[in-house]
Amino acid sequence: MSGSATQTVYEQLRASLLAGLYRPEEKLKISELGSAFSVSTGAIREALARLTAEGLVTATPQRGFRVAPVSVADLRDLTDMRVEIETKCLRRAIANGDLAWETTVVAAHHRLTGTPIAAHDGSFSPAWMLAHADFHAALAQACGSAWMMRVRDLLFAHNERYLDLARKTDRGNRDAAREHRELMEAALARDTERAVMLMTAHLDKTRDTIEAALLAATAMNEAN
Amino acid sequence: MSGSATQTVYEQLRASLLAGLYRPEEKLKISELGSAFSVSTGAIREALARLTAEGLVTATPQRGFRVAPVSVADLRDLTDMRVEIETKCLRRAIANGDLAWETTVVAAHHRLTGTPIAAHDGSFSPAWMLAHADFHAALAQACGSAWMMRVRDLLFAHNERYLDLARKTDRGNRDAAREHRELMEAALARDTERAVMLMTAHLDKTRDTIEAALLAATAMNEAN
DNA sequence: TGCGCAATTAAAATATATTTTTTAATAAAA
DNA sequence: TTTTATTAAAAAATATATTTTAATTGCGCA
Repeated sequence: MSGSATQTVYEQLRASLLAGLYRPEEKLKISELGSAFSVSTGAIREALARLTAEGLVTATPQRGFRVAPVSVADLRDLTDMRVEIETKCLRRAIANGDLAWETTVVAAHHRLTGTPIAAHDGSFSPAWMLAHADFHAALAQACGSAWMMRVRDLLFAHNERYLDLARKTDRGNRDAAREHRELMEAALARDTERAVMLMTAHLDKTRDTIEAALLAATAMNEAN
Repeated sequence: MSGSATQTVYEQLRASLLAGLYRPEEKLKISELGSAFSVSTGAIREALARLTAEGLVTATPQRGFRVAPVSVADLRDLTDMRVEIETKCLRRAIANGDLAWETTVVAAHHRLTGTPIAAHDGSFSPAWMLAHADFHAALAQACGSAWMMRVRDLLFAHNERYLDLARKTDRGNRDAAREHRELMEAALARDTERAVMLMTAHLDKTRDTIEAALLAATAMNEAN
């Protein structure tokens, strides 16, 4: 498919990172990854270099690569920024969006609705994560700014890394489906202020849920 | 100096890119760069991979790397985004900034004032570019958000690439020094609205100047 | 028994070599 | 003259080998 090996490694590694397959601050050994993906170390290094620039992994000279750390402080900061950007995108999308935009939003929402949220092990299913990402991207798309989308995508990706952590404590006591539906309805009704309000609430609620999970996990680690 | 060769190459290549040493869309040949820096191709590829993630170069599988293209549309989009982020940073910096912040701003401004703007060949002098970048960074620093600074830095870097293009048509008919001084004064006086206004005007003016230069360059190319 | 130091191991960083793919150049056919 | 094959050159991608650096272990000694 995607011709080059380094490209494939990059994509797969990124997906694994976002899916929380590796723990934060875990060491990413070049040769281990090399044999796991059965490619040369050069390809791995190249993929890790790109992920470093994205902030998903950290590089320390002479000491290799690690999964980027997570923290409550970072999550809060990230969410603040996300609220700023996502609402700005949303405002502009509602102002600019045409029928094609409405159509992709409706389609993405329908797919999201029809995708089971949980995998067998209790985490988010990869299919749902993808549908969820596509839905939010579809909403923002019509903002008409490549840079805004670029920044939005970066922030969204980082948030996905936190999302898995939330699943454990978020046992159905949150009606995410309803939030998404209301968000879509407000956007399609061109009710800008309501849509912005719902988006802000959605992101803040996500942050709170994740934060609770993070603190619980920290407390558990300290108990050991 | 900075331990690893790949790190050095990355930094130098990035600086050259921002200084406009390579033309947009110019091919970046791995082995050429390798011999130029006298390092292995692996180090070059790694540096280029990071720059790709930053958007300063583009990578096409099986076909190598190129300097990222420039366009009027991108410049406008970039500036819009920059106005959003820079003013947001500025507002928060003015609200949060303490004496230490004021001090670094004053220091950065003094250095900027004392640095000759032009190099012998008429382009911006590297020292001025650095002082200029530091001044704007100093202003924003006290915003207290790592993510906001991260995005700001990314956008600023991309703008630097355009800046060189402007120099040719910007023969002293712009009083950048005054703009910077007024900006600093408003910030230190905690006059938020005036500072935001000045920042917006500063960035918009920069865009207009660059845009004129870009269009002139395009017209010249078409004549050939 | 605890501590510092040398020897060993592991892993990262770098260089070189090989393979594969693309680009270009040239020649043959319409 | 234009188009299409064929081939040669260049460059990218990948793999392997070497060097350098950091971490670990075991040993002597206080």
